[in-house]
Parts: sequence; structure tokens; C-alpha cells
Amino acid sequence: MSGHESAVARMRSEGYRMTPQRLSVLDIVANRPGHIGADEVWNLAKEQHPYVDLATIYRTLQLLKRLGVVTEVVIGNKLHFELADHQTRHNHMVCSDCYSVQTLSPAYLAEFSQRLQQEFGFTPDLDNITIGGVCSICHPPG
Amino acid sequence: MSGHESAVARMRSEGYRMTPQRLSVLDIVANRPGHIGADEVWNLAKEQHPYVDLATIYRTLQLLKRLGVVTEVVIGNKLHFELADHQTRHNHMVCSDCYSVQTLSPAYLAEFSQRLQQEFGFTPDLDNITIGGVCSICHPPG
DNA sequence: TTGTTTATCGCAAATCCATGCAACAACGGT
DNA sequence: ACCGTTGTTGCATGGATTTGCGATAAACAA
Repeated sequence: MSGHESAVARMRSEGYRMTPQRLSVLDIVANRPGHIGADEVWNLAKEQHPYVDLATIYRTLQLLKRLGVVTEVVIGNKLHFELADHQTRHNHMVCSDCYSVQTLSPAYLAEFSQRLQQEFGFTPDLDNITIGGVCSICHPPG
Repeated sequence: MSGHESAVARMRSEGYRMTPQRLSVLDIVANRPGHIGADEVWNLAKEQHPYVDLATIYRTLQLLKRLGVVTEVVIGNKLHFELADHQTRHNHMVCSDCYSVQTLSPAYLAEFSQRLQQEFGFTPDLDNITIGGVCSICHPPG
């Protein structure tokens, strides 16, 4: 239902142990429409497992990121995460003034990514790239 | 000599006070061939001004970054800085496995940047973008 | 079900960076 | 050279994230 059963199966088959803490974090991120901060994940996780530690939340989120299950969005000085759904894959543009977030089709980065791969053998981590800058409201053309 | 006199003059004319601490940080970054970490800047700055605080180093580096005098490079979980020389402007590709750093001509990002500006009115901070990913050695094509 | 292995957890401490505030000092005016 | 304004600093503290380590509990075989 939540669309992350395959991720669980894959993790299990790769030798990772599916602990209640990990399942909880995955559920929380998967059921959140947009992105969610680590602290917020922690607060929600504690409702199910009162003793989970913040370090576990961070470690789990980093693991899920490495596995491509979630993507990371850098907002100000904090990290947010969201389910990496191939159907709705997108990047983020974050304004350094007002911290507003706009989504961006990965098509905009596709060619760039291919050139790095072909010319340098460098495989950029497209999914987790956050584009910083100034939005149109904070930086009018005038 | 060090190629940053114009930055000092500009900062002064914009109302910023050129304190010995700021001049020291600027000198250190300007005289370092590559990029340098904040802690390393601190150690070198203390040789000239034993009482400088790390917070001052961080604040100064952020100021210089905002002014476009230095650019930021994200290496692992640490920030590095280098003089923003228009002649040798470049971006960085950092391997998340071995933390090696390759430089990249900004030409690779120019078109991408223009599209974000034109289609979304979003002005990306090109200069300070670090491209994360896996280098050719850590991720062979085979 | 029980035991064994070892990945993972909780806890504490550490790291890196940011921020609030009173004392201080750079810079322009006199 | 002195003064006053106000941007900056040092210090202490706080926030976000990471890491070391002994205890715990998934996973799997018997």
C-alpha cells in the first residue's frame, strides 16, 4: 500500500536487517507527501517506539539514501528526506533567502549528467542534488 | 601581490570594516593554491592573531562567500574554501567514496543555469555548487 | 525452539558550524 | 589627535549531524 515493500524486500535480500526502527522510519518517510526533516521523523517514530534514538534515525536515513530508497534535500542548514519514487522523481531548487522549495524535472540535469559520465567517468549523484540559489520573488529581475 | 586587493577595496567601499582578522583570513585563502578547510584557516590565522576565535573564521568565510570573494566546496561533511578568481573559475566534483576532488569548467553548467533563470526566474548559485558522485576509480564501468 | 553470529541499537561524546550578547575597535567626522 | 557611531569580535552556548562502543536482537541454521 505504501509503495515501499519492494525496498524492504531488496534490503532483506542484500543482508540488511529489517528492524522495527528501520521499518518505522521508512513508513514515516513514505507516507509523507513531501519531504520531512530528521527531527520530525524522530518525533513520529517515537510514537511507535518511544526509545528510538536520534542517531538511529540519522543512520537509517543515510542508509536509505545510499540504497536509493530516499532522496536528500538540503534546506538551509537542515537535511530533509523523501521517498525516491521513480514515477515522480525530481530535484529541488532552494532559495537561500526565503528557503522556499521548487521542484525540478530531472530532465534539466540529464544532459549535464551524461557529459560528466562520458567525459570524466564521473557518475554524479543526480537524485540527491539540491540546487541552491535565489528565487524569482527574492531576486526580481528589475 | 596576492591578487585580492580589489576585494579589500570593494568591501571597504561597501561599508565593511577591514579588520586584521578579516585580512588574515583573506590572505590565507588567497595564498593557498587549492581549497582549504575552516579549521586549517583557523590554525594559520592564529599564528598572526593568537586570540582569533573559530566563530570569527566561520563568519568571515561566510561573508567572503556572500560577496563572491571565495567559493565553497563541500568535501564529505566539511566545508572548504578557495579564492574566487574569475580567470580560473571552476566547479568541483567530489567522490563520495574516496573524497577525491576534480575540477570542472563552469561551461558545463552554463546552459543548465540559463534555463533555470529563463524558465523559473531562479538564479542558481553556480559558483558554490559542488557535484557529488562517484569517480571513475571508485566506480569502474565494468 | 534454541543457540550462534554479527548487524544494529541506545547512549554518550565528539564534530562542525551558527548565533546571542556585551565589550571592543574601525572608520569617518571634528 | 580625539570622539562617536556602529559594525565586529571573543566568548559561551546551541543546533544539527556523526561516531565509538558495549549491549541487544535480527536472521538463520540445527
